[in-house]
Amino acid sequence: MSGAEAAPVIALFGPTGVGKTAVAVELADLLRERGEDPVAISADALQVYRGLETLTGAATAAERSRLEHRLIGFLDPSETFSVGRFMPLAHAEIDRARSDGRRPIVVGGTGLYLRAALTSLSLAPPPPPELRTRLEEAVAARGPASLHEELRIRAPAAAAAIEPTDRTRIVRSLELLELGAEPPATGESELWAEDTRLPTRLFGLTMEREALYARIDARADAIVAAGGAEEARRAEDAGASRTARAALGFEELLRGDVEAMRRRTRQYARRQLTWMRKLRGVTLLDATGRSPRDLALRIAREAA
RNA sequence: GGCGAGGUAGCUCAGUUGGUAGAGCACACGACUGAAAAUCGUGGUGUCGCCGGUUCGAUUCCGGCCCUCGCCA
Repeated sequence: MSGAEAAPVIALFGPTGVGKTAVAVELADLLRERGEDPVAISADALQVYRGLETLTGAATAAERSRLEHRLIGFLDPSETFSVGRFMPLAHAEIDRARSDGRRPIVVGGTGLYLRAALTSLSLAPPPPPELRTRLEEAVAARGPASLHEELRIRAPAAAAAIEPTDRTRIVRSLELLELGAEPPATGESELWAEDTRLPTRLFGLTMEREALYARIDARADAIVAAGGAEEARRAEDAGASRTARAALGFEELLRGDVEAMRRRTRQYARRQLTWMRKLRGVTLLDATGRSPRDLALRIAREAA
């Protein structure tokens, strides 16, 4: 459309604890100084939940007063969420920002959601609840290997791409077969394509491992101090969905195990870094010992 | 001090009828299409408490010592 004149979308990816939000907020100040009107659009699978903002480390009220954040805290924890629900919302937010003459800053944590926000993934049909339940019961009763064998007979290519132990993907593939759709096979992924839906400048924040872990540990303590456990308790009592319960620290804080929360957060951060290394067209910035302002200056300069 | 149990990977432990050892977790790396903060794959990272003896060879057998835990003094 008017892509020729519109400034590129800025995307900011990085592991938990690296300080993405702080950088986004500083970046917003810099962009405003030069006459732009930025909005942050979150690409995060858990910060969508209302009432779990502390636990999930969503932008605080103070941060949000300095930079408007979209797709944060809008969903009741009793609802399940998915990339399929996220993608259209993200695209709509990005498009609306642009048509309003605003600069979208996509800030994320969840690798798959970031890709969904920036590209158009051709997603297969959603899971019908009863079918999903039936397949899950089958895995529980017969074991994943047995269903994997069934998948191998019905769709060899799809089975070859999935480990016989990977319950989640076995269920999903069988589900798609039942729906008459093609389950994903190896090598057909558009996940890692370099092209984006709109012109985009992608930045990835990295940090030396030791420093990152120290920040993650401090972050866990801060979340506990700010009432993260109480948030989990309340959501639990109100009937938290399976996807909401997946939040780092949700189960752990319900049983008072902060160390387990720290550990799981570190493991997640590593997976995010693995994802980031594979991301194409990303400009990596080492945030070790650098202030959010410093990083934001660098990004603002490159994302003109 | 006596008796008993035990010292093996970062942690909890298994094991070797004598041929220098392996599980879970942690950790490192990777995969990833409607659960993705999910799910899964690969990798052992080690003076087998210390010193000596027997032996071709000792983490394993023998002796001594040190440490931990328990019971009794």
